[in-house]
Amino acid sequence: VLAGVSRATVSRVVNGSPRVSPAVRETVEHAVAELGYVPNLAARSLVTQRTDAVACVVSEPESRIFSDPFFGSVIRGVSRGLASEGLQMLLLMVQSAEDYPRVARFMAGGHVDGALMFSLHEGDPLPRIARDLGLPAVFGGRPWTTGPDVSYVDADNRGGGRSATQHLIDRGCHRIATITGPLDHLASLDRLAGFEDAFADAAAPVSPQLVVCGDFTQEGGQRAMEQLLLLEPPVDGVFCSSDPMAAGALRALRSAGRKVPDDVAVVGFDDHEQIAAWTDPPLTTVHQDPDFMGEMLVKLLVTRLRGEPVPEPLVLPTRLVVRESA
Amino acid sequence: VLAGVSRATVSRVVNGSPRVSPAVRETVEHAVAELGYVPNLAARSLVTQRTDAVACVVSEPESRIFSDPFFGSVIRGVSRGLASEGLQMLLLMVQSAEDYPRVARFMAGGHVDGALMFSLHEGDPLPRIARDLGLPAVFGGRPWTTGPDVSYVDADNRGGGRSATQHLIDRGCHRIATITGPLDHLASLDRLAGFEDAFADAAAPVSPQLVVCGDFTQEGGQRAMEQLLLLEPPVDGVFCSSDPMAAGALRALRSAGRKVPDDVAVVGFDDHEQIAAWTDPPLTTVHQDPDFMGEMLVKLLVTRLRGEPVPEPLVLPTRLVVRESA
DNA sequence: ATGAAAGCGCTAACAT
DNA sequence: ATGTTAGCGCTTTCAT
Repeated sequence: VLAGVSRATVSRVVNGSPRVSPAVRETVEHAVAELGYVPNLAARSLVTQRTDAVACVVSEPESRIFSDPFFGSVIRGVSRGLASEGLQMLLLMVQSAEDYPRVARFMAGGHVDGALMFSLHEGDPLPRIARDLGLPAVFGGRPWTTGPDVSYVDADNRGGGRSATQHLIDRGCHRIATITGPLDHLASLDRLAGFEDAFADAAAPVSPQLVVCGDFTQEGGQRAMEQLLLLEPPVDGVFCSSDPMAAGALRALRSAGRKVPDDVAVVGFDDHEQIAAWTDPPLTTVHQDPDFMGEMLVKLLVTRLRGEPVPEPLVLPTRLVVRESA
Repeated sequence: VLAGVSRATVSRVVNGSPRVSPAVRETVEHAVAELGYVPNLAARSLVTQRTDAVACVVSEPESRIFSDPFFGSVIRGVSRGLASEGLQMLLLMVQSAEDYPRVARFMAGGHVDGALMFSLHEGDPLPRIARDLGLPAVFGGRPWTTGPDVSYVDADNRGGGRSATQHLIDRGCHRIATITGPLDHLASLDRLAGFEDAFADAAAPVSPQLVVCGDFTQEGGQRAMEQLLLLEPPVDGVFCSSDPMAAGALRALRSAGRKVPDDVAVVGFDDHEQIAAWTDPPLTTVHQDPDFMGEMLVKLLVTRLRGEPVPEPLVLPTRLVVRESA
């Protein structure tokens, strides 16, 4: 404005419009650098109705966000994806019920162009909020309420649970248990359904006492395994719905003096490098690719941001990686 | 605007001004709920110059953010603190050098009232950016360049390193090594300085080959310990600058058949519940309180936000927790 | 190619 | 107690 030109011209320069002479562009760029001028994005988004930022909402009351490497990987993927689109990622955490209003207000306030939401529990108000706001949203993990216009990316949890259990059956286990994740979590339910599928395939019944509920943490897995160790006749195979829980189970088994996989075979779910390859013995587990999942989430969100037709949900394949624990 | 009143009145109602009659307030609130009206925060902040949001920038190229529980705890503390102040936390991650411009633009764009910055490495441009912008900032961990107007909260890393090492000396270790964190990290340097302090106290020299560099990860700790195991005469005590590294060191020692603490005593740093109490044997380690640190960071930032005089830097105490590994 | 002017949605000072 | 008005900093027609 002070380099002898009008605001409009400055705006054109900053936004790289072609309708400006190289000479003036030069001058303005100099002035901008000189004065340390920075456009006020709030003002810009007020008129453009865009913010070039997207919210990444993790709804995890017990802050598994930082303890479970799964989130880290997904978020890394998201982060990379958004960066390559020139979008800024805003990570919002919902740790307790009181946080919902603030997060809702934030998203309603036009601070972001869209939202990515993870780890929704049953009855989570976030999907409703996004829908009511008309805010483009993509879910990480199939949400509890789906519809024709909801986009999500999920792993094939059911298929993974099935092949894990199948593997235990194939290797000759007769008393197979499972340690599930929290049951208000669809991924947990799907993995459990896969467990049941494998039994159905084998025309065998699932004994209710062989299904115990964990919470995706190592501690939870250890506690659940200790509980299973009380059973008679003894369990000889366990499918754990997450690698951290499998690590906890291995620990419990070691304390109890059981040999893995000879006395008890253990299968996990996730195939985190940080865990699976490091346990003793190395973990047989279901592989998924959270990093890729993050990138796909971004891809879907970007197509929605462009106003293109709502893309089909994506279900990413999982596969069993056999190591030594089963 | 459409409930028979003017925009100004609506604004007053929404912002809870006392100068409005209960009757009208009622009407307006109804209309607001009816239409699902939500104030545009971008417009508001354009005029108020406030956003009620603060950025929480984690500058960690190797995304230790999710693998090291330290960050999780600090961020939980920050999150709680900000929530109680009615501020929204925006977590921004700087994963690679290309991310700086975007993050800088974001902060310059007036999206936040202030910033919290963590885990700054040597030469990190973030402090400069914040200063040039005049954006109130508080650092988690002493930044490389301090001055009269920089606020930070740090743990007493040096004191912790010293008492950890002192403990090893006291228990009779003669060949004491240390596994440091990345050396472009002031916390690593401080802990190392504490290590050296303890030697100075004992009027003993520090042998350069007994100082090996890790990277704060379990893998790094394991590799470093393997390196130390090659030394003659054998090491009988190790101070590890983080709990994950200590866990890696314990693993390496177990593989090598060394007994802890009898053959080699191990001390960590952090005292993460998730690690320290779970290792085998339980870890003797330096306790710090990242959760509290997060809350203090918020406290300092809030006083700066209010325009009050720049508060003194805070150095939080650390203390050795003796368990079984040393 | 550039400037003038309107307007994005809100708040605040002023007027009633 | 409520309405009117100006203006936050930017982008964008529309003139020139």
